[in-house]
Amino acid sequence: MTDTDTTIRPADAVIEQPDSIYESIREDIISGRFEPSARLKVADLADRYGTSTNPIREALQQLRGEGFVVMEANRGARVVAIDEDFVRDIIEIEVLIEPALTRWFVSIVTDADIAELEAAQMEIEAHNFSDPKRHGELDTRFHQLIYDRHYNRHAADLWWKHREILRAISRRYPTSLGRRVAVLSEHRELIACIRAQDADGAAAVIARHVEGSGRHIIEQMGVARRNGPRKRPG
Amino acid sequence: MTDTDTTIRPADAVIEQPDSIYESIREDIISGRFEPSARLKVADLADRYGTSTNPIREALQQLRGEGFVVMEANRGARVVAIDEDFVRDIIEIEVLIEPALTRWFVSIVTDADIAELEAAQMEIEAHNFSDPKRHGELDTRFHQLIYDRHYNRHAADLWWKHREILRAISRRYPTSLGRRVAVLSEHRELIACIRAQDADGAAAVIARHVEGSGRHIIEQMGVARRNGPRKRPG
DNA sequence: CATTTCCAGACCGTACACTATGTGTCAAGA
DNA sequence: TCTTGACACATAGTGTACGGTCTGGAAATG
Repeated sequence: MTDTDTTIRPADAVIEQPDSIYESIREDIISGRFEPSARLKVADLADRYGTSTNPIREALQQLRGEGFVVMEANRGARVVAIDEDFVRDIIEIEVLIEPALTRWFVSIVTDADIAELEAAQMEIEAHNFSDPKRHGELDTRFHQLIYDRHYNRHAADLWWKHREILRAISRRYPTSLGRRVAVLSEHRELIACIRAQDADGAAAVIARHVEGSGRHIIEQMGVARRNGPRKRPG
Repeated sequence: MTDTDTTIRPADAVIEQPDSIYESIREDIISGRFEPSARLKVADLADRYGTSTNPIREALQQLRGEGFVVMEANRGARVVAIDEDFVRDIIEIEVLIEPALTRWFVSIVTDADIAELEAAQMEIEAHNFSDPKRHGELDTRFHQLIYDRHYNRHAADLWWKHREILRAISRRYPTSLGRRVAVLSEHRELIACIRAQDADGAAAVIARHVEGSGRHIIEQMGVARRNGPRKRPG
């Protein structure tokens, strides 16, 4: 399943710029430049990326296969609609997968790994949610340290895909103060469990962390929806 | 993520014939007509399905996104290589997901559902592994009864995708007598737990069932590999 | 106001040209 | 004679252009 340019995720994937049409479109979806449910016309995209329509169509098909885009016959492509159910679904899957990945990490972790985790956490705390986009990158990097080396590439890739979707959506909403506190404390708890070689504890913390993240996003979506449908909630 | 013709799975999806190029290629991969790692040349496929190359390329991109096909730049597409690690990876994910799906099923199951399960099981036992392909269909239908109605479409679709891959691979190997016995008894145990409203028990059985299935496939792959690489092991 | 007709926009399939890759041949040198 | 290197060619992937066809909405008509 791992392949040249689709699943490669170098350490700084978050900040690097795309080189293929596929990555460009994907990046534009994840970064929120294309709204959920936005129509994706091949002619427009061809113009936007300075190419003909064929590479666009192929990129869209790939994104369709990955679930970032939905297509109807003779009616073209749209960015996938992200509603509360959608978020709940992938969070439920993550609640199952991430604890399992974390357990394994606990069993192979080294002092150097823990030092890296702590450095990442320090950066998160120093940044202190100033910029949602930046926080998303830092937080992703923190968790990526734990999952990226896992032998189960399918599980890690699945996490990554879900992560990108969640990052795309949570960028659109503010992080409540309560959630900020919870995120920081859960991260610290997680590091403590990992250092103490407490796999059960780490798994429990990460399950709680993922679930809380999902609940927070869903709540924010609900708030934004009740406040009336605006282009950019918050 | 649910969409018109990619994720639709009617009750008899197993036996119906494809209508789109995408489904045709996918079906040819799953049914084993294309070997794992087989080269997929667009010109050949265009000829095979009586179309031009463009629809082929788009279908391949979609399959790439779903993980059935891998592509290298300027070097074309291949059916994904399925080795022991590959099977282990997706089995590990299924061991996490299927028990969770089963738990929910236990909580909503009706007498009619149980009757359907028993009917499916009767068919499996009557057929008694005579034809591997047919058994794969019956077994898939059995589990589909449990997962298909789940509210979490992502999880159910993920199961379905993994299921098709596993079905494609296990078709190529024989089912040992010991495994046959285990399959039948685990199915019966599962039904018993479901009827008794024992969610924990059902989850435990299905976890064991999935794990056993994975181990069996991996063992058979090992046997076939050690017996020398033949086109059609068994 | 309901229904039909018409049309613009956009998707889909076909054909073709360009380019990258790998292989086979041939010749030069050891 | 064998090896090695370069070159050429066949194969196949990639990008561009274009015409057919479907969809949805606007306009016209009863």
